[in-house]
Order: sequence, then structure tokens, then C-alpha cells
Amino acid sequence: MKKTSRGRQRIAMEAIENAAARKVCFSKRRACLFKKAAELSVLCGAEIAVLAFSPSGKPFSFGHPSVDSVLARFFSAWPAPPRHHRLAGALLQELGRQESQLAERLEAERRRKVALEAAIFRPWGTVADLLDADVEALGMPELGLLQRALEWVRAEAAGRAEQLAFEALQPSNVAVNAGVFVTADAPTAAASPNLLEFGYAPQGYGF
Amino acid sequence: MKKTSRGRQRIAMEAIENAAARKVCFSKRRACLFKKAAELSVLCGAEIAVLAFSPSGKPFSFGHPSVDSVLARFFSAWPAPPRHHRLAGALLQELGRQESQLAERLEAERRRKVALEAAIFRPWGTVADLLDADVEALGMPELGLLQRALEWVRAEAAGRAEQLAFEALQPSNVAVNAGVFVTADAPTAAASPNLLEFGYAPQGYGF
DNA sequence: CAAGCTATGGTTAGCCG
DNA sequence: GCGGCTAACCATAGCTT
Repeated sequence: MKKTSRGRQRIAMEAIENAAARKVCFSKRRACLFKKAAELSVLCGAEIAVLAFSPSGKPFSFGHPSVDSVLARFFSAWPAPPRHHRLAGALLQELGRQESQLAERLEAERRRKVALEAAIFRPWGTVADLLDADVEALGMPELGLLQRALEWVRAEAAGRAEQLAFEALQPSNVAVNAGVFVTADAPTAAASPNLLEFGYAPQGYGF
Repeated sequence: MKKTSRGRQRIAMEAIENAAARKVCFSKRRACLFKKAAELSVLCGAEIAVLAFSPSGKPFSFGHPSVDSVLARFFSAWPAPPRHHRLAGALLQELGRQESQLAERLEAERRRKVALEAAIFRPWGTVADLLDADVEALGMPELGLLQRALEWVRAEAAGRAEQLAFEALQPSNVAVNAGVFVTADAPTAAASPNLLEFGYAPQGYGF
């Protein structure tokens, strides 16, 4: 019997030129990376999040117990350096300065609302677009609402994420999800971008 | 010559009870996980972030090209679902309702400032503490400032992250950092929490 | 307590169906 | 374009230093 395979070959640690090979490599290795992350979280009880964008820009994520919880913890884990006090001083100063302008801002608020109104009934791209485009023009009530709205949207998206366990792993407390953001070609297109979701298990090399 | 090692053994995919073994396992596997993430990003040109908390709560992260850039992309990559339009409607409605209360809120703003003032000159724990404790009381100018302040703090922290490449990998565009957040025992302690930084290379099993 | 060792289980590049 | 196969690299559990 002649050898039917060359087995695993050593490859150089550099960008894979061949597009097809790169895609296959990404899918295979991403799966293993997520599996390793899951194993680590199970074995050691660690909280882990992995975010990955395929070469074509498709987002994938793994989280234990969830991507969001890890992100939240990560954001809050950064220690407060001494400079926070300087920051606080600057904040207060700015506060006092702006307080004296509250009256005129009340009027400006009204103008902002008109701009917001126009922006809102225009089809949106991403949440970030809303933030980028309008946050400067938003007044206090809008900011608060926007913040809550963003949290809501992200919570809903996270809630739809597939809750899958790896075969050899504890079937609970491991979440894997992947999604695609398909931009609309026409800015005026009424159809909203698609949200595709995948399970972790065999989902092919597509991305 | 008698066998000097049992080689790699198969272990059950369940939490490791022995604390010491768990620590060693976490350190070894985390290193490999980061290495795999780096390889994937180099081979496929993918953007990847890995956030991990050790069992004892110490944060570690890997990012290519950087944790922050991946997080930013991840947040903005979530597609805008149709419900955004419903959300927009609700937002506008709420906006109109709240606009009629602008005048009285102008007065409330003044009261908020006093509360903020008190909060600001109190030693802070983490940025999250500030957010959690005061965001409800913050008015529009404070919110905007706080947002910028948060971004600034995170940017500075990220800027201090070690820029290391793995031996076999391209020496650029790979960032690895790890830090510890040491909480102050006394809430009134003036000393701020420490920020310890590590390189990726041999740093032992400590965490 | 971290670093090195070694045998073995796990991962995966290249092919095939 | 996917899943599977195979053989060769790689990761790593348990020890030793």
C-alpha cells in the first residue's frame, strides 16, 4: 500500500498567500482555538472571551460564561490610576463652566432634537454609526437613552447567541456565537442588514 | 534505562480540583492559547482578541493588532437589526416626552452637580465604580465628559501594554499584555490600586 | 516555585471522496 | 465547498532539577 497522505507539514509562520488555503486554515484553527479556550475555562474555571475577525471581516466570538460578562469584567478590571483625581478636577471645572451655559443649551437642545429626528428616520448602518454620527449632537436625555438603547441591543444580540457545549466538555456555561454583518449597498435600502448565526459545531469553512 | 516520564496523560475535561495543578495548567495553557491566537492572526491576517481571567481573577489579554482595536471593531460590527427602527420610534417618543420636562430638569441638574461634587472628591475604586455609582446622577455634560474620560483612561492603559512578538512570529503588530488589579482593603485608603504589567515571555505561573 | 524533560495525546496540512 | 483521512508536527501532564 502506497502512502495516501503526506501528513501534517510544517508551514512558515507568515501570511498564507493562497486565499482558499487561508480560509480553510482560519476555520480549522479558529475551531481549535475556541476549543482550547473552552477547555481552559472548564479545567481552570477561568473566564475567557475570544473575539476573531476572519480575513474577510466576519466576526466570531467565544465566551465563558459569556462574551459580554467577560468584556464587562475586563472593562471594570482596569485599575483606577492616581490621575483619576486630576481627571476629576478637570471634570468638575468643565462642569461648572458648562453649568453657566445650561440656559442657552436648553434652546440648542431643541435644535438638536430636529437633527436627531432627521437622523433617526434615516436607515442606519450599525449602532456605531448612530453613535459616531449623532453623539456629538445629542443632549443629555438622548445620551442616556442612547446608552440604554445600546445596552439593550447588545443584550438582545448576545441573548440570541448559540449556547453550545463542546462534545467532551460540560454542556453548560459555554457560549459560542458567530455573526455576519452584511452592509447594504444602497444607503437608502429599506432592508436591514442580515444577522446570521452559527453554532460552534461543524459549520464549514465559509466566512 | 528505565522510563523517566509517563509522557502526556489524558485528563478529564472537568474542573481541576488541586489548586496548584490548576494554576500551572492555566499558565501553560494560556500561553499556548495566546500563541495559537497569534499564529492564527499571522497566518490568516485575522484580527483577534483574547481576554482571560485566571481563577484568582487576574486579567490577561492578547490582541492583534491590539485588544482595543478588536474590541472597537467588535462593538461596531454588530449589525443593525430591524428592531432598531422600533427602538428609534421609542427613543423619539421618549425624547418628546422628556423635552417637556427640560425646564424642571435644569433645576435638577444643579442638584446633581452637588452630588457629583461630593462623589468626585471621594477616593475611587475603579472606573466601573464611578460609572455604577454616579451614572444615574449624571447630567448631560457629565455624561459626555465621563465617556471621554473613560476612553482616555483605557487608551492610556492600553498604551502601556507590552508590545511583544512571539519568537517564531513576525515581530510587529502583535500585542500581549497582562495586568493585575489589586483592590485596596480600606475604601478610604488614599493609595491607588497597583497596575502590574508583564511581558508575554516566561513570567512563571504566578497569577 | 519556576524551568526542563519526555512520552504521548492532540492538532492540522495536504489530499481524497 | 465539506467532511474525513493520515501522517507528521505540536502541546502538555506528570516528574525531575
